[in-house]
Amino acid sequence: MPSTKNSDTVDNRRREKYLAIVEAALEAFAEHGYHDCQVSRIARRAGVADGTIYLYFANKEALLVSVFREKLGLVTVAARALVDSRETAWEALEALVRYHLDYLERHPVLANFFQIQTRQVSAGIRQEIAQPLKEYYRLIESLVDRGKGEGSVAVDLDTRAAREMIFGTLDEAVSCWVLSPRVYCLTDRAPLLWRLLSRALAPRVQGA
Amino acid sequence: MPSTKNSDTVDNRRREKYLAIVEAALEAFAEHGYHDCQVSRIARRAGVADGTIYLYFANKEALLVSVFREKLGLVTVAARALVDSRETAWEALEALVRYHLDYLERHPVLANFFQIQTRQVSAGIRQEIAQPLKEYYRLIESLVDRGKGEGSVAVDLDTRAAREMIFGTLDEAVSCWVLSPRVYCLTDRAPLLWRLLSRALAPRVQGA
Amino acid sequence: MPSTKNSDTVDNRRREKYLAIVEAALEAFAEHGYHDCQVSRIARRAGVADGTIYLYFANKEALLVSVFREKLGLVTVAARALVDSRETAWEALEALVRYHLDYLERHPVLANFFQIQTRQVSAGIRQEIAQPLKEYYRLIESLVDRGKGEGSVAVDLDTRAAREMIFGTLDEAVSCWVLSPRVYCLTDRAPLLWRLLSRALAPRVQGA
Amino acid sequence: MPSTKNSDTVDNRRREKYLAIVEAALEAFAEHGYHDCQVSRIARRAGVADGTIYLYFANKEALLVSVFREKLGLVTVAARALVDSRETAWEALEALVRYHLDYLERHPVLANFFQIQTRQVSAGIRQEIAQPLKEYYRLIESLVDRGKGEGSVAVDLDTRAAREMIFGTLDEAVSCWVLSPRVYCLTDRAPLLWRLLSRALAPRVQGA
DNA sequence: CATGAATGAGACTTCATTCAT
DNA sequence: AATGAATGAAGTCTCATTCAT
Repeated sequence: MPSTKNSDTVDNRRREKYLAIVEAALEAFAEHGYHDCQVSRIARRAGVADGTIYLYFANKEALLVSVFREKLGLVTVAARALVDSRETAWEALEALVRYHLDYLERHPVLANFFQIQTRQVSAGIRQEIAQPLKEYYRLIESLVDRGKGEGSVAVDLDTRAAREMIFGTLDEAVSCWVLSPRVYCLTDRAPLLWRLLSRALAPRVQGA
Repeated sequence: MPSTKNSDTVDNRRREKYLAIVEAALEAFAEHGYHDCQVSRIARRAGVADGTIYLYFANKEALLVSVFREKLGLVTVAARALVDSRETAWEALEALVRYHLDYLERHPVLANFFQIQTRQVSAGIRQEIAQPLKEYYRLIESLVDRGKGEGSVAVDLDTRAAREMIFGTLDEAVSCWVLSPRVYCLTDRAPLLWRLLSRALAPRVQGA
Repeated sequence: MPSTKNSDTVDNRRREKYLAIVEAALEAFAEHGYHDCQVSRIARRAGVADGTIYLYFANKEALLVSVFREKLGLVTVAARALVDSRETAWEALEALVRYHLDYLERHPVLANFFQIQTRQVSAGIRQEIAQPLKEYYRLIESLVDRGKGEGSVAVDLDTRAAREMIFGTLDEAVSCWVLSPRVYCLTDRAPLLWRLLSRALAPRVQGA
Repeated sequence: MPSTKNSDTVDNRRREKYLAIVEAALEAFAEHGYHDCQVSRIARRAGVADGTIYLYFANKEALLVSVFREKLGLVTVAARALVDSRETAWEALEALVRYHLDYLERHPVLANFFQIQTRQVSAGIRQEIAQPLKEYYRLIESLVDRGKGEGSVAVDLDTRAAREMIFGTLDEAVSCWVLSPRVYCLTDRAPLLWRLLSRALAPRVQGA
């Protein structure tokens, strides 16, 4: 199948360049901020011409959305793998909380991108960005539901509210860290936060 | 002291125009988005000339910050009054959660401004915006601490983590509502969310 | 009436700057060609900032249309005055033919603009440009009709066809001159062309 | 002579592709306008790669010139054949006028191309386009001269002026038709126009 | 010969900000 | 103090053209 191989090669090359641009954009956005980062800067960093960007993305906003989707996609996949590696939903939830904080602390560029740059776009694009986020939302909600089934989460809690609490708490913790001088360790906060979240979720003991 | 009276009049007039601009900016930002809202549009809506804006604000970003400070200031003051009207920190916390959601649902323009427009500025300005927010943070943290003293909040919880959870949860709930088609009632979610938050904060019964 | 005078002054100033831009655009278009003439070049020539152009014209094409309308407007007005100064339609027609060629020879920049630049725009704009041209068309047709009434133009000729002949002949003559090295005198051609046109229009003598 | 045959085949193939591109360009130019028609669109319509265009034409403008030359060449050849099929120059002229209008009405794409697109290029290219047009000019002028010899055209008329009148009139008539909503029939105008042109050209009867 | 992905110069236009009135 | 006409820097995106395959 030479033609197939050929086509694969082309596709691979295309994918490679696509990813190079995504990577360059992520770094450039995080470094200068979405609005203060010219497309030509991204192009230079990616080692391509300005016009090449537009062979892969409709416009600058679409590029931002792609970066978001690609990067959050990786996080979601990793999170799912992590979740699958745990016996119980409860353990998985705890692991997820730690992973969320740990991952973003280890990838400060990504943390900056998620917490700051991503919110700089027009309302219309915000909607589009919300789409891939829903995957992550679903993952959390499925864990909450599984926890209910396994008896580790109180059944009379609203699943969506629980997700809003879990994600909102993590997001706020990361945002504060990103906007702070970042002198403290974000991962260290995982137990403190999990302490609160677990208490909120766990069923009250016996006659309580 | 005619001069003083005169000066007061001047100050009042100045304050009035200042507030007119702030109000116009809030509405214009919410309507078009920060970046798609020209200064001249704000000026027209406020009934002043473009240049007049710059007699009251250093630049467009400073105007945004002022809107944020003014509006959040009102919320904080109201929240503080609300808090003072309750006997216990616990009741105050519950009231605050309800108030936060209720207020923003009743002021959708403000909700949009807080959740969307406010995040569209460069990282540097985000820092400045964080400043008035700290007042609100402190209010929450003081309630948590008071709750600990009153025995309604578990003493072994990290106060800052608790604040991150409370504020993060509310913020996420409002954000989801703002970005959604807003077909559901935000205030209705208050009991569901308070249920979770209260469980997280309350001390475990007896030997738990 | 100080306010009126004031307002007049403002309007006059505006009109002056408007005309300065129109003049600069005419020359710049003629010199470099519509597509090879940057807006900034026009601005510099008019002694204003780039952005100022856009306070007076919606965009570059609208500017071209305005130049066309202004300049053709002058020609039409002058032509009308010329026509009114003649006793008969026949004399007026002859004068018009001479004036058309003479005027454009004396204003080569305008000739270039009319014959070359004006046709470089998109079809949509071509339609808009055709509008002011219709005034000139009407002037010619009214003369033909008057000539019929006065007995100097054969009544059985189609007025519109006559106009197409008269204008088409002049336009072609000017176009050839503009595109040529312009070594010959355009005005000299007036009698030769009028000879033909007049024969076409005049009623056949007696029993012919 | 296999090599010759081979070479012919190659030449034929080359000519075929050349013509395919010319045809595609004509249609694409007429459909979108010269400036709004990308080379890649022509390539796609011709079924070749973008780069292939440049194996046949130096650049986009050269392609336009080629389309003009090819298409006008056909018209000129047909016009010449038409002329040769008539007994007298007078009949030939009348036939030419009718043919000019009739042909362009039957080929609206070509009419649009000749009257609109062709004029959208820079002055330099306009000169080049004028070249093949001269063939057509010469044809008209030769007919006028022949008419003089045959006694059907007044000998004291300027031949070039006569050509400017004939071509200018036809060109204007076609231009008006192309720019109009084209609700009327162009061929119908032939007799009206010929009526005028013939009167201009014919010698005055007897003692007139 | 043919391809088409990549190039990169360059143009229009916007809009926050200024300053003469 | 207020005005608003003018400024001009700067950025996204297009598209004719090239050249490695």
